[in-house]
Amino acid sequence: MIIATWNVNSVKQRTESLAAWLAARQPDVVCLQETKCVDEAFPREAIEALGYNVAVHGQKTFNGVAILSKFPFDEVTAGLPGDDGDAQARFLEAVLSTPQGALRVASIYLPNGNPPDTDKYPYKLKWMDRLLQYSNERLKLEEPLVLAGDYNVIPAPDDARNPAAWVGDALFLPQTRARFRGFLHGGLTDAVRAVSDSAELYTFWDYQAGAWQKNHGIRIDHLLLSPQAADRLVAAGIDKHVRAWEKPSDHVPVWAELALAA
DNA sequence: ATGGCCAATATGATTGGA
Repeated sequence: MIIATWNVNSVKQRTESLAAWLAARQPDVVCLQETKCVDEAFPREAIEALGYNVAVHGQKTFNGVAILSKFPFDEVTAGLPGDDGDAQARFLEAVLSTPQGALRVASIYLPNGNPPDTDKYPYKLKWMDRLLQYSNERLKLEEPLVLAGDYNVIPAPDDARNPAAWVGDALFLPQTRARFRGFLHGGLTDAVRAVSDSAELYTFWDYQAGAWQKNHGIRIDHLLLSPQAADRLVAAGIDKHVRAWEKPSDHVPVWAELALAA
């Protein structure tokens, strides 16, 4: 079965591309970020018509996450634990019933954090601390778990075409990368890095300054797998070609194939 | 990556993104 993540940068602007990509990639589960609409405005019918169950956690204008699944939802929970005052729609967790048992999935839109000298950066770091807490709790369950989304983290210099340009950026600061390593130290596996050491594996190219044409990309969208999911990892990849489509998102889909269901 | 964009908003200017 294939599980994917894609920051669509407005699901209303991307509905056509999303349908075309779903038809081609045939994922079983998809985590979406930056849907940028309230739940009532989500193109639910168009997605359901393609054979997916739909769970959404949106808000007006900004943020917004969703999970699409060919498997039924057993549980759906919105919001990352650890701060009841956090109203930003950045986290949605679901438990899915697959033919091989339960699969727990979270769609994650981690805060950008720029500029770092504002309160946006402490919010990002605190959010990462909350996510680590959540991850460590869930890992105790020893079940297949996939935390997929836009982490807004460049894990290592090889994950940027020009790492020098990102020094001092909230996506690449040492404190940011240290927290990302914390997820891995806790027992999660970065699916794409588990199957390839290649440089130039990017998931985001800015709309500005000809970044796509010059391949000035960064790798910031990740699927992190629990040991029980990583043991079943068959393949992983980045659908880079989608960035060349008409009216693209600035992010492309990232996917992993798990030997979990026929 | 910093000459160049894109999306949402009571919209024709501002904010956020990364």
